[in-house]
Amino acid sequence: MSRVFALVDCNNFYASCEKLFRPDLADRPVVVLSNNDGCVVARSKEAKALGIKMGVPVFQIKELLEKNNVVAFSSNYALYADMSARVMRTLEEMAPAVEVYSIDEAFLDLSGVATAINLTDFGHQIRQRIQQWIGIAVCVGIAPTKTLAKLANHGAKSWSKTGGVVDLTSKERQRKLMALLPVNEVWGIGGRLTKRLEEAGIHSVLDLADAPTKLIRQQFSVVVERTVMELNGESCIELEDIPPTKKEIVSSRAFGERVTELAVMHEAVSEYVHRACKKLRQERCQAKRISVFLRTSPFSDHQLDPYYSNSRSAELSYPSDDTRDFLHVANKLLNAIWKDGFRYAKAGVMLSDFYAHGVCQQDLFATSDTVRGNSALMGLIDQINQQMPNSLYFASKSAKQSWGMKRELLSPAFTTNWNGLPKAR
DNA sequence: TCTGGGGTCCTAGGACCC
DNA sequence: TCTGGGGTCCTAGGACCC
Repeated sequence: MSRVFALVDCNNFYASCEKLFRPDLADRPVVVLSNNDGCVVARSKEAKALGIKMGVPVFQIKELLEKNNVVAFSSNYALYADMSARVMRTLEEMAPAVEVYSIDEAFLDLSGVATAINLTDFGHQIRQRIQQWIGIAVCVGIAPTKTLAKLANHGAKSWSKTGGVVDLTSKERQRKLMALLPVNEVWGIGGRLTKRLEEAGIHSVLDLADAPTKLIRQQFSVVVERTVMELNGESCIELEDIPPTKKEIVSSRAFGERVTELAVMHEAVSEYVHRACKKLRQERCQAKRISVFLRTSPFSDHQLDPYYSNSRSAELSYPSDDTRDFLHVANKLLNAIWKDGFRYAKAGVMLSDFYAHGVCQQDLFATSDTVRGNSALMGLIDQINQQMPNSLYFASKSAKQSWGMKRELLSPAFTTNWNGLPKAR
């Protein structure tokens, strides 16, 4: 049976979520900012029309924002995650298999559906239902491979006359669209590869599709070779409807203010250890390796503000999910890489080398307590913090955080907190 | 003055072993 | 004087994604 994938992608997702609860902003340009209100991470269509680019630092476009009355929001992940869950639930009701690919995108497996219903019609049904039930606009791309479905979605987004749905099951339509698009629009082809491909005379997506796979494998990699096969309608990347277990967990933040003192850095790193370990327990995993990293700003003038970046990792003698085990090691790692005299902009912690509970080979001298960790205690702490956020923490983490992030333009938690419920007037 | 956060996969090269 | 070769495992770094 030939495969059919759909990619459903929400339009301007974060900006759409903000607008949904602020009907007064319907036609206004809206942007959503990254943590620390640092750069633009989402733009409404009015903001895109002003030429505001994805990822630009806010301070560079301050005047443009003011002149055009652009409304800016700090990112409100609680809101976006909740809206995302509603969209995904709706998709799961409509399609036999769904892979949640990111907060605003999902792949659907429509392989069985194609015989029963016209695919373009089905795409429009999806759009209508999500618009009506949740209030978010989506576009739908349909094709025999995930890479082509991505491209079809890009087409649906770019040309309004498609009505937001592009079915690319026919070879002719595939080639027609590929001839129109530059190679950097392909899923998996980023900036570096685009440059190298162009040097090799490959400019359009069609150029890439028609390139000999042997040559591509030689000069680039198996990854690019797979992409070429997918562009030719040969499905190599399967739908992952069951999320694979994580292989690493990262917790890191850029600081609201530069950090120059070791004691303050210890506070921050402790906080990241807490967060990472909490995620680890939610994954029902144990980890053996932890690494700590820090860096100054890569953007500043290094004559005035010298650059320094370092990381170091270590292994516990047994896998654990107990915050205290990792705090102890993280403190030592931080001391080893810390250097006085720098203005640190960011730090973080990474957990890796995961084991399911009880799987790891125990060493001969492990006592039952070290092996068990103290998961009952950690579970209790997670539970209490769930009900009363941040009410319990270890002494290494301070309650007052001068290095914490800036979120000055935050919208209310409209859907996840009673105090944030929108008021009808 | 001010530039996000969290992931995955692949590959090259070093360490180690026989 | 002359100092191997091949396999595996691990890690760091580079590339990509949203």
